[in-house]
Amino acid sequence: MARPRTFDPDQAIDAVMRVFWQKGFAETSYGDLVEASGVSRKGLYTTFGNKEALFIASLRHYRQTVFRSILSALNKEAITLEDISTMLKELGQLAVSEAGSSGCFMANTASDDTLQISEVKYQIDAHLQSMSHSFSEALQRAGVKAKRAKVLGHYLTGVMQGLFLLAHARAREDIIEDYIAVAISTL
Amino acid sequence: MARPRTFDPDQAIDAVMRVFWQKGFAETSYGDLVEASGVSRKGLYTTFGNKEALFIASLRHYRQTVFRSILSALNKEAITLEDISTMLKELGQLAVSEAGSSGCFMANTASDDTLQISEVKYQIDAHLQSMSHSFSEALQRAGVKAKRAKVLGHYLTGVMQGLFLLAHARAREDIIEDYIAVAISTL
DNA sequence: ACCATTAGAGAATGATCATTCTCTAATGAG
DNA sequence: CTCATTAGAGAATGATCATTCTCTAATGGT
Repeated sequence: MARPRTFDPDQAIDAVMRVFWQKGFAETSYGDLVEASGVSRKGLYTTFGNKEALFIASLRHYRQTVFRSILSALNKEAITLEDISTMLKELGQLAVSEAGSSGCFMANTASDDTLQISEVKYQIDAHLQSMSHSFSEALQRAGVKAKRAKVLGHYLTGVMQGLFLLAHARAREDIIEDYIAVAISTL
Repeated sequence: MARPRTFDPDQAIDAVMRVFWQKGFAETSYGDLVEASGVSRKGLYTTFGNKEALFIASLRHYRQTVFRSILSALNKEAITLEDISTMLKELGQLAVSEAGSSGCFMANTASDDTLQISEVKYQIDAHLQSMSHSFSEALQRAGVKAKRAKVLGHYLTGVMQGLFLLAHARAREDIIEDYIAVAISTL
């Protein structure tokens, strides 16, 4: 009965997310989002709402797609400590590569002023907890006792934040490599 | 021969730094800086320059005052691994306290868009290197062999970034405490 | 005491931006 | 085929902000 939209909302939010991830909330203009998504201003407003709503939708989308994939290595049923070390080593390699230079969208946001938006704060908290939980579960399946697994899960969650920050800051490779090497030796 | 300024530049830049530290570059307006420092717009412009110049001066000031004081525990001539552990434990406590909620100005800036300003990038690099160096020197004085001290210095530099990020994100206390406890156990 | 010089207060300027509005173009139920 | 409805393109609006400008007020060397 009415003209149908000509864009795919999921594809649009993916494009929007990449801009926010790369440039941050404050440095991104609504015009940037219109341009990057190829969707009209009106289309974005009626489908998602204002800039803040788009940002929150982007955080959700990031967790469900990009970060889920980053942690997918932890999902293996028969996982070993060796597997977890390998995963961290690979993330370290990603961090020093060009592809890692935007860091992690959640980590970037965590040291941002948008934290004052309560929904953003909620997403960050949920993200940290779910990451801790994923590590802890994997460690238990790898044979670590529950209590120790929880502590190590918290530790690895912090290690990831440090890694992402160093990646985003484009820290010297030797710093990042030594950092990951020692972090792994704790396991 | 001319009217003298009625403010102390050092005190002014200290006030300016605190605003940038708390709110970040993009979220801080020049008006905020005028208000916080109590210095006139003209006074800030003629003494320090534009917003970008004020930001860079703030980074420098932070490193020379706040961060120098944070690392001062490493300066002791007869230092032990125990001392270094204690320092990290204390920083962990600071991180979970209200006082730690703005995180570290350098770490906040490292996951920020102002990194694209070359002088900002330079300050961050210099900061990471000098932190690594301070840790490495202290570890050597504590009896760690040079090569291992350098690796651990890089590691602790990354650990600090993770800590500051968790602090700024107001992560749950147990995450931060476990994180620091495990990080220390590596020493 | 005078005046060249610089400070202070805040108005003016010009830019950017989020959000809304207008006008035109499709769509498909009837 | 018609028209109520919603999409798209982009102009209009109103706000915020960095930076500059203007006008007044101190200062201190002469």
